[in-house]
Amino acid sequence: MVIKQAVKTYNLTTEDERLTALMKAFGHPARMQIVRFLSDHPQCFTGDIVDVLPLAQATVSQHLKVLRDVGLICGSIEGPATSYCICDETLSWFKKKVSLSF
Amino acid sequence: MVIKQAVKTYNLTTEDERLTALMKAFGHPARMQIVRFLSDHPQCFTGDIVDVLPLAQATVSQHLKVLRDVGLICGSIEGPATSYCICDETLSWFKKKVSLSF
DNA sequence: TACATTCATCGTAAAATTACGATAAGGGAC
DNA sequence: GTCCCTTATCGTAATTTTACGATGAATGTA
Repeated sequence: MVIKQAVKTYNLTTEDERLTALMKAFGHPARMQIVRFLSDHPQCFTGDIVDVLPLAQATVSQHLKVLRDVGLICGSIEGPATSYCICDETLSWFKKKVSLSF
Repeated sequence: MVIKQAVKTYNLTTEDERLTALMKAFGHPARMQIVRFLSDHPQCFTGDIVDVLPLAQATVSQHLKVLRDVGLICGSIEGPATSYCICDETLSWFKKKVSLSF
């Protein structure tokens, strides 16, 4: 027997959808640690992040993608490596939204 | 073949663990909407929240439990019903932490 | 007493996330 | 060219989350 779960649409503004997506991105310890590390070590490489996390390279890369997709970080290719940094606009937007929203 | 996934421990302070848990709680549209609704309608009943969400009562109750468990809301039993309100201390802590952390 | 109302919890199916090894893609060095 | 180095992506297993109907517990009412 196959039972399909209904897809739900919620009544959120576009801004609140973005806020929720950012909250979700922050809501995993590995990603929280990545953002913390990036704020202490701007422009660092993926390998540096892998070194400080108890996770395989592939998993870290996956978490980086989540952070990229919500615009919290951006990576730039430098030779064979990729260096990441926090996207200040997104972070400012997030902080402002949190301070005004609740 | 059975492959066990390793349990990971992350290097976060207790405060950052709490922050991450709160982010995760906010990181679902239904729960975001619940918090929004509660900030507009303090002390409202579970039924009122169920009415504005596109979800079954059991599901809403489950989301309320998530918010309760992180201390974002608290419920008080009033006769046969339960009225909920936002926990201001937690919310203040969260906002302060966000504004200072990133 | 019985019955209705409200809501949390249980059991479970579906969906999404997390994690890893393997692989591929794109440079630099030689 | 070949050989490393770095990192993203693929495939997939394990885990967690989400969602719902059913049930139960607590309260109020007739």
